[in-house]
Amino acid sequence: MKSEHIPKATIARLATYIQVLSEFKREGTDVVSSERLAEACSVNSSQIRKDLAYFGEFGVRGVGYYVQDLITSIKRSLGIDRAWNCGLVGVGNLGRALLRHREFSRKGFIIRGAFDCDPYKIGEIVEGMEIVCSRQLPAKVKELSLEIGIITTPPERAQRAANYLVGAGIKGIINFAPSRISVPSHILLEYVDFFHHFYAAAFHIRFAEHQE
Amino acid sequence: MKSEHIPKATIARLATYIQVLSEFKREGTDVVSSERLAEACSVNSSQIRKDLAYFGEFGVRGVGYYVQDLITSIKRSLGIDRAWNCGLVGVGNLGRALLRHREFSRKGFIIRGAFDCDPYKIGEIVEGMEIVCSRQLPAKVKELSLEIGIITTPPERAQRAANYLVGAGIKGIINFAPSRISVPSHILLEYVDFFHHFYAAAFHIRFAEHQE
DNA sequence: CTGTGAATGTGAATTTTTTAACATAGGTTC
DNA sequence: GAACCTATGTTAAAAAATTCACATTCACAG
Repeated sequence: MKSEHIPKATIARLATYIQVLSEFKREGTDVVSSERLAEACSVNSSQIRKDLAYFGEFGVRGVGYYVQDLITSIKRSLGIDRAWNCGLVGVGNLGRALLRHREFSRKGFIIRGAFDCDPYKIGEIVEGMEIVCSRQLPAKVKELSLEIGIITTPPERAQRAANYLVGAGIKGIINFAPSRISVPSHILLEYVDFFHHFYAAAFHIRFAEHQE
Repeated sequence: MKSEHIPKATIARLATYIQVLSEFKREGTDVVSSERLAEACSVNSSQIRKDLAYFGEFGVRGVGYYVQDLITSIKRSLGIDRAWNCGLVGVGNLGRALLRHREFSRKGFIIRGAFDCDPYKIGEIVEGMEIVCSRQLPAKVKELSLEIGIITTPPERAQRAANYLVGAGIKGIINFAPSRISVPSHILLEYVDFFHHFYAAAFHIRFAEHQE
């Protein structure tokens, strides 16, 4: 099939597939059917086949999918078959947590630079990385080939951080700050806000109570 | 309108609306039209009106929405007009970061208990909270009226953490661990995985390059 | 107190996403 | 090497979400 526009939901599910497939691999399962994978991911099996069809044909008819091959194929499809250099702007509580989070490098997103505009923080070493002044972003983005910017500033400084990053030639921004920002259309922008999961929880729990 | 089934996407957008409305409020804006709110949130204005219609009528025809009133209404609709007691299981890197994250209590999700099964961690004080053995969950859930469980264990221990929480009578679980878990159908379950935002970034950036 | 303007709330149309159904093709057996 | 079995890839149908379009209703002016 190999289509142009891929739903956001598909990308999110592919992440789940990789997760579950990795578990299968660890368990020693070599081949898996869309049916079995679907069950483990709590989705419909044609959903899986559809999602994969956006990128190509990865299975063997009558057999299923070779677990390792499928992991590799999905990773290649997503563009995570190589490392991505990231820069983090805003070394507060959340920023520090992300800098310490092992999963980043494990998943191929290498945080190579940490930036802040607070003179008390500049020069400090966090996780073996020196905090650098945000004004040095243009130089550092080039020097370290940073492609993705991670914003973990307070909300009121998120836009400025974005401006710095865009000016420095970054390609994409992941905004963890609880505020909307605007960037030129050629810059990829993603908002991370896990509180909506908590809101959903609150809503559904209260709704269930109300039903009783 | 006041409908039964509310799309997950609607909940996520309501979170955005609250965020943007709060900014409007801070700026001193009292009244806002769906058009203006939509622009600030990068969505369609009927989307906003539709989303709100699931819960009731909050606007004034010919005028718009009173910012403060709308914030209050959305919060009440979501069930976040009161505090929710949470317990966190798994005090590793991520767990500690969440315990330190001020935003939780600010948003009304109060982490009242921290649990771990590692004897070296038990008794340690993090952010003024003593880490308690996971086996004490049943007692603590009752004592502290915990309703939401946050799982931040390594993936291989997430299911056991979930079992403890369910056994202790928790109502909902937010799973930050990168693994699928199964719980009885009456327990609300949400997965948090911000890496899919990074995957989406990687994918779109590479796709854009490929286009050139 | 009636007319006007403006923006909501909603039903209908459109688009998108998901699910179902099945023809197709790879592997396996005889 | 032909027949059968199985699970994919894909097309068609169904469901869901989004957007459009407008009738409705409120505030305000004359």
